[in-house]
Amino acid sequence: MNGLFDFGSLAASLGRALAELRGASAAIPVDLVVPPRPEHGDVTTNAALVSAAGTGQTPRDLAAALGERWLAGEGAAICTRFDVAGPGFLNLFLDHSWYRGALQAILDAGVDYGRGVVPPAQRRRVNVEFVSVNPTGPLHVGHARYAAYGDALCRLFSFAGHAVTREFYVNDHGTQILKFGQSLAARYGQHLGLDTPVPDDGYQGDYLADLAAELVTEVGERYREPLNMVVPDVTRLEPEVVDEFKSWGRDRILAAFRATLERLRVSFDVWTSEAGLYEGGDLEWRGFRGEVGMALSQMDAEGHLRDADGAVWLRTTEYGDDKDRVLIRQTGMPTYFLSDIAYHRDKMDRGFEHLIDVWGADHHGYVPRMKAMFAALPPHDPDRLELIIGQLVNLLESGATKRMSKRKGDIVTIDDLMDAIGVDAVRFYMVGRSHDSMLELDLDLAVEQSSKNPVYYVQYAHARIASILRNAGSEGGEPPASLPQVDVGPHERALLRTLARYPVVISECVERRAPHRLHAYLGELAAEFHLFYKHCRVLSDDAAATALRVGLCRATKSTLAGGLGLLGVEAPERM
RNA sequence: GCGCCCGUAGCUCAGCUGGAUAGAGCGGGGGACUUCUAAUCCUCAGGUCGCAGGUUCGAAUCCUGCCGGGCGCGCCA
Repeated sequence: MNGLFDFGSLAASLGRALAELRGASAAIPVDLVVPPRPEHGDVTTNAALVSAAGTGQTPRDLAAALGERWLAGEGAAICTRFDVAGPGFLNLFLDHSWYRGALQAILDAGVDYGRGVVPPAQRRRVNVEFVSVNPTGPLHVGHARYAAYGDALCRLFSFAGHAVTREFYVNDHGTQILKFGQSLAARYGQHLGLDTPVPDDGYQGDYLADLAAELVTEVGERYREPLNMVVPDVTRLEPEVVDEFKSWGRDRILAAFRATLERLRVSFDVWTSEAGLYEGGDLEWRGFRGEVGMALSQMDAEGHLRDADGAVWLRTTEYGDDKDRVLIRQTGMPTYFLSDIAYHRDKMDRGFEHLIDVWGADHHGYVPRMKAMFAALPPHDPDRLELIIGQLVNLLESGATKRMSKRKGDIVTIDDLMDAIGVDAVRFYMVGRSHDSMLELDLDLAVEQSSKNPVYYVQYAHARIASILRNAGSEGGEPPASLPQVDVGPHERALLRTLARYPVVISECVERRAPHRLHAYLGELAAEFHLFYKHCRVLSDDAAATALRVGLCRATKSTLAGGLGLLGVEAPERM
């Protein structure tokens, strides 16, 4: 018996046969699909259509030759016959032995089924940075998409064989955090009865008033005097005082982030502070220390910097950007871009072979300068930085687009959404669409239809199987050492074909950075199971049939649980 | 004006590195529980794949140009 029991290895086997026919030294990639119509076989490939050009053979002749060759070789034990159809499709009819072998292989693999699909030579140490929301206000539903997407991507990468580090970049340096600190100071002053309005361009949200109240409880009137001196204009506060508000507020907000993300089942290995990039280190460049000083020194040494208009610029145009970019303003203040350079340099220094940043579409204009920066800095390989741009979430309320503004405090938080429809529904919903498409979230509809969320369809299949296995008693325990040599019926075969695709689905999700494909697959697998359940009695007097079907249940259950787990969704034993 | 993303069923969206008769969920019509979980299943209706050219044996998929929508185009982040 050979090991051609999932679509990946099956396709590879056909690729080897095709390569032999073509006189090629390495296997030719072959695409294998389940045809929509059963008379077109169990699996089908267009390999002959794709590769007939230049052989002097018609696609149909090549398909026939491929079929014969494969059937005489590696396919002998698992394939009964083939058809050549249409312009040159090769339709394969697989034997019962293939189906039993596939089931046994899945049962043997257990929770590891589909693991490690990335070939060892292609595995990388990958850093994935996502969410990275400014610590100036609560996480809202727009952020939930990137949290769910990024987390699913990390789980998939890890499962497939990459070594993944999940990272959150904290923008606690610069203008926005300054406004945040001032706004918090203003709210604090108000709690002490001072006339300190939140600045016009500050953060107006109620959450800051709540934070200020906590701060009063914690420190009492410690900052009354410095505030009293600047009433009513908090922007005139001494920087050292604002820093205290900034850092206290940042820590509170970050704690809230962690709590929300934990509830959403999203975790990070590393939290990097932007402000921290400016601290420490011996190297200094015009007063800049830390990672930033090191980055500046290096760029200067390599001739990438220029002074103009009182500012310091990076020559990004030499690497494809449409204009050079300012790193240090006329005022002497660094730009966000400078921080980002130091940050990404640091990530490379930490030994990652591949960096991924997941950004919202509102930052896509930033991509050219990032790629330029990456080309300018060692190892001068822009391909090692991958910027995944996710489209935004269009929030609808009462049928109209709702614009959220963190500064105005007009937001719907992730916690609000989780309260309303539950964590599983949020996670599943947020990875249900391609990251290239805008995601529409109708709040009223989401709440009203939460019980119809497709996640329950998938979970129900899992719970249903759990129930059957409970009823099976001892037979539901350990999988049998070997399956009975019974014929495999049409619904059982359909379910097995779907199960056999799982490793390929994982592979595609990773290659295309597309967790939504797993979302779609799980829906298909659940549907296939429900159909099987409808037509095939699992527990019966027929011991052989029962053994096969219990095995099928076990395999489906573990695959559903594994797939849901990769999306951060629970697989309940009962519903 | 330039750049990125999108345009597929009434709605929300898959399918896009070219393949056989374009799919799913929701919504609408009609059915199925004395049997392992009906949060299920079956069935019907519903389509100029934005428009127009091009490439080829074959285009929702690739190319060009339009049209429509989203997001950007700071010494903000």
